[in-house]
This record gives sequence, C-alpha cells and structure tokens, in this order.
Amino acid sequence: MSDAAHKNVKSAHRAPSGAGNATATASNFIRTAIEADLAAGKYTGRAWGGKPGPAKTHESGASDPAKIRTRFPPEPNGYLHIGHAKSICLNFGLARDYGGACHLRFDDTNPEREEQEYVDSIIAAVKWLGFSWENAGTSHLYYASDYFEAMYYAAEYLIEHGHAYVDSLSAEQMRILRGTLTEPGTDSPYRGRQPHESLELFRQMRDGKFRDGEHVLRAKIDMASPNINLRDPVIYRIRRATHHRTGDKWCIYPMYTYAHPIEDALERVTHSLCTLEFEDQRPFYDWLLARLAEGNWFARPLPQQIEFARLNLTYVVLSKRRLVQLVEEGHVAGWDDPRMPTLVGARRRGYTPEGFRIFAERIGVSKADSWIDYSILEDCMREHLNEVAPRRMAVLDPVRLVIDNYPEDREELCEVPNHPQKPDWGKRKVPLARELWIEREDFAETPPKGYFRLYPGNKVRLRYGYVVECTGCEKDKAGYVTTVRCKYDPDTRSGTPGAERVKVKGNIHWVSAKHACASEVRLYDRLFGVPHPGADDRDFRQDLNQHAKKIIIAQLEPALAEAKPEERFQFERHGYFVADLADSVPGAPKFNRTVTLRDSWSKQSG
RNA sequence: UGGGGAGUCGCCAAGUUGGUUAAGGCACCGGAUUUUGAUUCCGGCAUUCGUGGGUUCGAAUCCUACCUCCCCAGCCA
Repeated sequence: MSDAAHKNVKSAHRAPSGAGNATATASNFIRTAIEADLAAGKYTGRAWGGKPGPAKTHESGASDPAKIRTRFPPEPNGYLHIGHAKSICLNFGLARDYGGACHLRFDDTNPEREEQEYVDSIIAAVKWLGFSWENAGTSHLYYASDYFEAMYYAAEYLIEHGHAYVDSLSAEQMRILRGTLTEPGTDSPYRGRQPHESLELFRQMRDGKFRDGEHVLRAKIDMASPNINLRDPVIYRIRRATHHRTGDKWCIYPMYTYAHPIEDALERVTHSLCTLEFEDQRPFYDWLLARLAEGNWFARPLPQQIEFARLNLTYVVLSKRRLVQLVEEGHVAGWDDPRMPTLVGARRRGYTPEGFRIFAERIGVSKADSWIDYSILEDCMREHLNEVAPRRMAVLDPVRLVIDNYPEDREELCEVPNHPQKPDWGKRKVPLARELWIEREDFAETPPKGYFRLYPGNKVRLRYGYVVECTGCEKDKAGYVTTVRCKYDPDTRSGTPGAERVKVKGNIHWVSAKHACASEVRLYDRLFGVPHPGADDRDFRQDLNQHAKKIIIAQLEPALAEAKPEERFQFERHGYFVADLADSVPGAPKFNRTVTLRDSWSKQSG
C-alpha cells in the first residue's frame, strides 16, 4: 500500500472530531474491498489522460491523481429522492475518504425519458448535499451521450469479431425465443448472420434506413445460459426521438447494459457501485469489458461492479412511478412539496444536507435487504438541527394569559439566550407585558397525572421571565377556555439575584400579545400513515396521511418577523422550523415544521 | 421447479485467512445535569450469530442438509 493510500485508509476511520458535522465512518464490505485493492497496489501506476477516453487517451497521461474513481450515474428522467442521497453520500464519500474522485455522470441513453430540467435539478441536488465532482482541478461532470461515438465503434468491433449480430425479430418473437426462468432460450434465425452482413445492417440502422424496432443489435453469448441476461441481450435499438443533448444526430441508442460498462471504462472508474438488482448483470458487464479489452479498447485495470442494497424507508414511497402519481394526481403540490421524499421537497421541509450525511453513515451499507424506519432520518435531522438552529419562542395554539398583578401600561425586555448550550451565540431581548399568548396545552383546568404546567394553584416559570401562579380561567358558553389568569412574583425575574428561590418544575414559553407576530406556519407530518404504503396489494394512495399538512396562524416572538428564507430555528418546546424557501416574503416569513422535538411526556401520557 | 443474492440484539450493522468475555449506532430501560417533559452525560441492554447435523482442543467464521426472504424472462435504467 502506498503511503498516501495508507493515510487515507486511516483517516476514513478517524473518530469524530467536531459535533454536528463529522461522524465516525463504519467499515463496510465496499470499504473492505477498496482497501484490499489499494493494499494490493492494483491501481499504482495508473495513468489518467485528463479526460474520459479509450486506452490511448490514458496511456500518454500522467499518473492518475485520483487513488480511486467512483461515479454517481443518474438517468436525468426525474427528481432525486432520499434513496439517491444514500448513493450520493456513498460514492462521493468513498472518493473523499480514499483520496479519489467521484464523477457525476448522466446516464442519458434513452432519449424518450430524459430532459434538461432534470439534469439541472440533479446537479443542484448533488451540490446541495455538499459534494463536488471536481478533483485535482478537473470537473468530472460527464454524459453518457458524449460517448455515443465510442460506443458505436465498439459495437462495430464486436460485430467484426463475432461477438454481436443484428437481429431482425420482433420484440414479441424475441421474448418467446428467450425461454423462461427454467427453460433455455432458442437461437434466433438471425444469430448466424455473418459479421459483414450484420455490420452492413448496423450501419444502415445508424443511417436511419429502418423503422423503429425493425432491427436490434444483440450481443452473441449463450441462449441457453441459466442467467437470462446472458441470452444474447439487446445492446442497441432504433429509436427516433430527439435527445436532450444530441438532438437528432442519432436514431440508434445503446442499452444501459451495454453502455454502462463502457462509460465506466472510458472514465477509468475503479469501483462501479450499483444496487442489488444489477447483480445478474455483472457477468455481462465483465464479459463486455473483457471482449473489448481483447481489442485494447480500454486501459487496465478494468472497472469492477459492486452491488449494495438500495434504501427502503418506511412511511414513504420512493418509486418513480408512485412519486409521479402523487404529483400528477395532485396529492401534493409538486415535486418540491415539503411532504415529498424528494431532495427538493426535503429541502423545503427544512431537512439539511448534513442531516442526510449523518443518515447515510448511520444506516450503513450492506447487501442485506432491510427497512430503515423513517424515525432514523428524523432523528438525524434533529441531531444536526440541534447544533445549528437558534432558539426562538413561538406559540402555535394560542390562548390568552393575563397576569392580573402586572401593570397594564408596563412592558419590559427579557434577555433570552439564542442557544442554551452556546453562550457565545449571545442573547436577544424579548418583550414581556401583562397579556401574553401561551400554548393552549400548557394549561389544564383539571391536570392529568404528572402534569406540571399551568393549572389553578400551580406555579410555572414563564421562560426567561417570571414565576407565575395560575389563579383560574375564563370560558365561553361552550366551555372553551378563552383566558387563563395568573399572578406573578416580581422577585423571580430571570437573571436577577434570588430569582431561583422559587422552585418550579414547569417552564413554559410565551409571546407578548401586543408584540407578537402572527404568521402562517405549516405543520407537516409524514406523508403516509402506515409503515409500508401499498403493502398487501392495497392502493398506496389509500395509505396517504390526510393530516400530513396543517396550516395554522401562530403567534411568534417579534424577532422572527425578520427570518430569511431557509433560515432554520428551533421553536422551543416544539421542534425545528424553517422559513419557507418559496412562499416567504420580506418581513413576513412563512414557516414549515421540519420535525418535532422528541417528546417523552406525550409518549408516556398518551 | 433455472440462475443470482441475503439471513448476527426490537431496527441498522461490524466481525466471515476458525482462537480469550460477539464492535458500534439507533431504539429501549435506569440514573445525573438542565429555566426546552429538548439537549448533554453516566450505566444497563445477544452464553449467542436462520435451523439441524458434522469437522475441530476450539466455529458466527469450515463442511453438509434444510428453512425463509429478495432479484432476473424491457428493443427501461
């Protein structure tokens, strides 16, 4: 192992050094494999030609500054979601930890489904998560479509060497001849087509001489293989559709199966990580690269595919089909609806990039199918938000509290710390007066067992203010509490000598009614009400949580009126909130509840 | 019923060239601190590694049989 590689391995396992950002990196089977490759010197002496390309591009290049190369290869046909965040953190994280580079590569080989809009949103999402595809001064942002030429000539090479042939069966006929899981396939009558004939046809395919579907190019492997992916897979199809980058230049497009290994090889990717469902395709991946390597197409060592388990998260759906349905049928307001598990949605919800990175570390990587409970994600967000969110007071469900012995015309400023564990964040002044808003649930005419908030005869502290004793309440005809009354103890003002003399268990937040800022707050909850939406053949839409969004007008402390879009706060005793990115206007922010605080009281009481 | 994978604490997940007491995190349960029933801190939490056999002085790690779950028959990725 080289010194540099050794150093990187060590740093990958270094313990956390700072709160809130760095997290311990657990070992996993992919790291083990990388470390073994590094230790074996598999990549020493590798050259990098400065850009993706065949063997000759790299042969003349300098020593590769990247110790390893990974890649995140999304198809630009939709918005990224939480599952992608796992993959992004994995690929970019590995490159970072081992002194490597991670390429952002758009796998745009199917022109019918891809759009520039998605390319832009994916770029923004990866950046937002805090990763960069730059390494040693080079931006590794690539497109599979930039390799169409190389892929085409590689295909001609395969044909010439008897490894591929043009088939003229219909899709239906091909399906029948492919056999089944238990029965071998049957050779296509075109399988014996001579290379020169296939080559001629393939060129005519490229030149637009045929209709869509009239011919395909197939790899010539083994129709009797127990692995269906090796039964002469289609590697090129005719598809007249305008590609978002190459326009109408091509009318034949490579299939993923064929394109991906070539993309990896051209980019000198060392470890090509993908999800478990591609395991059966690894033999083809290796077959293709081996065939092309025989013709010295690619620099060695060849890339290797490694599969890991995709993320399964409870209480959400992550399949493209279902997400599209949620948006198109109007169950949510759009891809960036704060309830959506998309990264744009999570961002509006107030979830943070750091929170996602903590999440990725916490759930680990393995080959075992597993379900991660949504609460793990929420907890990761709390962990980060607790570190970075200034505290504020906000009353979400207000009821009036009158301090009877407090002068009507008086008001004073209370000093309130911005973060209880971070004195260096300073304090702010919050106005207190005779009439306040307090939380309706902080008062009970007849308190439940263990309740230590406001009820007649009980004392609580108005956080950072005075200790008050509840003297009663007023109700309307319906029995609904309209006002809570209390008296305060002037000797208990927070921060003054002797203020602690009166001990109370309860500590409630408040906002001066006169100074309060009334503002829209959206209380979000999980989009689905059950752990596995759509399980047991149910329509997943039946599992939608109808209470996942509740809009209220809350009474906020005055300072909150100046909150800037995307500014995050902890509303004390409630949770973390973010000023909405899209709907806030200067001086009138609207807040989204990101996640509640943990609450052992409501948990035990009900 | 073909092929490819996976099964270690309630949930994740190390460990798998066989070797003293099976990492760690989350959750949970105690206790301390706390002007957030939050945070933080301390302590507890698998005689056992899907099951049954076997090899061995010694097995989660090797052999064997079996069970369960996931993936594959797009001219999608």
